[in-house]
Amino acid sequence: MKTPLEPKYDHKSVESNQYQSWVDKGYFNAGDLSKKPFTIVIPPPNVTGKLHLGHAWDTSLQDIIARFKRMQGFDMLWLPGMDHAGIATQAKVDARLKTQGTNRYELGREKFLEQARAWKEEYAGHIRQQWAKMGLSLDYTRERFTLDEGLNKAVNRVFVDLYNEGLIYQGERIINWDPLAKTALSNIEVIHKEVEGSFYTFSYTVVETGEKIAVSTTRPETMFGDVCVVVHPEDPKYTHLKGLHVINPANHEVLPIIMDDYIDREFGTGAMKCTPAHDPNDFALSEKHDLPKVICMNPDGTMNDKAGIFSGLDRFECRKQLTKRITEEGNTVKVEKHIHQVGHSERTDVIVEPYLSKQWFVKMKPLAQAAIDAQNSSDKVTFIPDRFENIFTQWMTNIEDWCISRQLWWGHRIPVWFHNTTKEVYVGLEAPKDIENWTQDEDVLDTWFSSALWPFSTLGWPEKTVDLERYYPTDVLVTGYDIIFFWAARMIFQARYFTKSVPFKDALIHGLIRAEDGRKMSKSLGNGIDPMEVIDEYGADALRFFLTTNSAPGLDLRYSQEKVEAAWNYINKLWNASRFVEMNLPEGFIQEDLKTLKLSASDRWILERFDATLEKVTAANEKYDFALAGSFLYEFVWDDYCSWYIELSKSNLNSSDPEIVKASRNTLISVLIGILKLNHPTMPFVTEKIYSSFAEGALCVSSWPVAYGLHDSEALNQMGQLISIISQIRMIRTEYNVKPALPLDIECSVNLSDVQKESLLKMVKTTVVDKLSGELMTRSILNGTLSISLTQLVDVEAEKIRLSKEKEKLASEISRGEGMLSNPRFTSAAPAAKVEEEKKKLDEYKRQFELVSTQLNNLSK
RNA sequence: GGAGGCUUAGCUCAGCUGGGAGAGCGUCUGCCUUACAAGCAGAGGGUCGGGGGUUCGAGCCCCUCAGCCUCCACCA
Repeated sequence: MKTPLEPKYDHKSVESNQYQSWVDKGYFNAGDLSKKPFTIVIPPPNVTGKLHLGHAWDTSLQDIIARFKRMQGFDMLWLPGMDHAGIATQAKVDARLKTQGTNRYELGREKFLEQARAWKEEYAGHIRQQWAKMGLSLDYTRERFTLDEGLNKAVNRVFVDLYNEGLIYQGERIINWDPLAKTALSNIEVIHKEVEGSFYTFSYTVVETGEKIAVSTTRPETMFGDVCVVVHPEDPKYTHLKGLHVINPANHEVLPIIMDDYIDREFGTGAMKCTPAHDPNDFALSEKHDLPKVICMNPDGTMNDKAGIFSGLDRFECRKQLTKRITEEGNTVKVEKHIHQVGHSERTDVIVEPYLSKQWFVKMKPLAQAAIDAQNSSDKVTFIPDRFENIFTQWMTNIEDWCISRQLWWGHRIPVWFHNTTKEVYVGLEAPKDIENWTQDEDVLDTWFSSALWPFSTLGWPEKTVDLERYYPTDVLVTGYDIIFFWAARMIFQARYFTKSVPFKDALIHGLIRAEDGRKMSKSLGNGIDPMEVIDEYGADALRFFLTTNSAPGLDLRYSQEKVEAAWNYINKLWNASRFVEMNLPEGFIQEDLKTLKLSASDRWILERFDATLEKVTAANEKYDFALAGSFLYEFVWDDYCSWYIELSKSNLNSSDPEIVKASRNTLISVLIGILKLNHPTMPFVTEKIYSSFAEGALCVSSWPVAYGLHDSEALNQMGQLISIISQIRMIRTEYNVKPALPLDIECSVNLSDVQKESLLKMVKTTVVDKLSGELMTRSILNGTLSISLTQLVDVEAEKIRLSKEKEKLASEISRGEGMLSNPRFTSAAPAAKVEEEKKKLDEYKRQFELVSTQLNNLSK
């Protein structure tokens, strides 16, 4: 059912009611086995809140690819889903429980998980609504959630296999501890921030000799966990202390002095306190020297009973009070300001405590090495832009073991059971038979452990499903550079290990979206932009066009309301052009094959221009360079189609020859439909809407355009000529302030067709005459000249000045050209075509120079 | 301490393998021309961060300096 276009472009009315109909008709569902598959899995958003502009950008890019590939005839699968986001979601649910006056411990694990699942349902609903607003062509029949049963099977399978291969182990190590969330974190969940702290130097008394040595620390509270003082074995300051002891000024305990060349003699005092349970380096030293590991803090960041009277105090309060006491006892040498990097929890932003704890780890070296090696084979992930491959490789090369256990409830439970009496460890896909004798590990896995399996777990792995067979490996992953480490890299090594292939062939990496002030959008700065508000004001089409055509690959994008408005204006232009076409098609108009029609030069010209645009846009899309594709389209639609072709078509549409009218109408609509198709991936709503007023069926499942293939250079020439004349006349009118309404006569050195003459009359009120009289002003056009009688204009003096300037300019062009062409090194080294081009240009400049000179002479007589 | 990115028109940014600098917005001028005044037609505006080099030719390649930004990293 064709519906006429409203007189004004109203994005709200255009975008309402469209999405559900696409979904209901199943246009986005994959499964046409007659076509070649193309697969994208969505980076699953966290079920913690609203989608932000970064999501809007990321998903717009994917939707462009999906819609483009679908129109190109692929069996397009774009698989949607969401991530349970363990620590982030748990924090949100905890916060909600707090407002309800309860907490997770009161509820217990099962009740808490019910709450979390309810939370997930609620937010999943919000997210789907936002996807709908964005117009994303997702196949909801295959939607997945990282905690789905199927995905849980994949997670367990991976854990068990890696464990059996010795690639997962449990160990007591220094990990990053989040004292607020009370869980371990992996290295990349720690954000290092520069913090101004203090560098404390305390005086330690040597027990045997009574002398004092100075030892520095940034974290005095950990002194309750100190087990020794370490110095360099060849440091002359300390060699005599070998085998002696010092008194810890914090708790007055006697500590041995240890020698190790790990110590940097130049740093600080050259003597270091060693706290194995609270520092990874110290831990390594303690292993080497077989020292005890004393934990002096509780999991919540308060001091434990090792801290004596400070027991129960928060670690930072303890630091304050302890240093005060040491100073009172006369054992503080100095306290200096010290700027250093301090780890903060990515989620809770509290300072992370290096903490000795028993956790599960993935042994990374073998997995990482395999992934790196595979990048040298033909079966590799192609990063776009390619510099991101180096970032990936570098990270994989320096990678440490991955701490995967989290002391949370919301997540995949670790498939490990400990025997209640024998303490035997059981790791398996299923719980042990005599379950009453076993206790399952309390912890859950890092969220990214399940996300890492996303491209294949969502398609049914480890089962050999039809979907897995058909749609895996996926074709392209679209994500920001900020999560290459968190996610992309991990998918790559897990896919390598478990599926023996890449998880995706291409990795299209984009940047971050910044606020209008150039800073990162963040809640604390309050400079975030809600995509839904932008959509409300300008529409999803405008937002999508803005997001995908305003940045260079891999670089950040600054939000700009001005540019969203510019995008809206472009859509408005398209809308109005469509209305023009609609108004000029008679009731019951039926499109005919252009090849059978009497096409005018301008018809042929726009078809040629369309072909060129189609080729460029298709190529740019294939390379995922949507900014380039967008600018080609913008130029074609605004300049070629609207400014030139529609204007020129006005005389054809009024022609007395019905064949010309028919050809013009058919060209208008044919090219417009082509334009709608080329724009559809970027702005699906408005193009679908306009299409529906001209054609039956849905644009989103129509086919990508095919070139008209006229190859009519004659039409290009003729139109080039006409455009050049019109432009010159417009310039002359502006220069001499000749009213647009005032008719002009011109003489032209090249023959113009009647149609071209008509167009001149119509567009610039200019008549072509055989012979003008009086003094003439001559301007150069494409392959000739045009002349206007100066008496029609006003200012002869102004024309002399203009001509003199013109002459100077031409002279300098001529000398440039001659200089270049007389240089034998240029003529021999440059490509022949380039040399030829320069020769032609030089000849043309010379011809024009003669013309201008003569004219100037005539005027000066 | 490593690695990467950026520096181009008043502002925000493009510029693909080196072959005479572009867009949007803003500014100025003239137009209500029956698709669009959220528009049309023109105009002005840049020694492409500085310096060196390679080349017949550099915004683009190499070196160097400066400024800004980001990521990675266990110096007490």
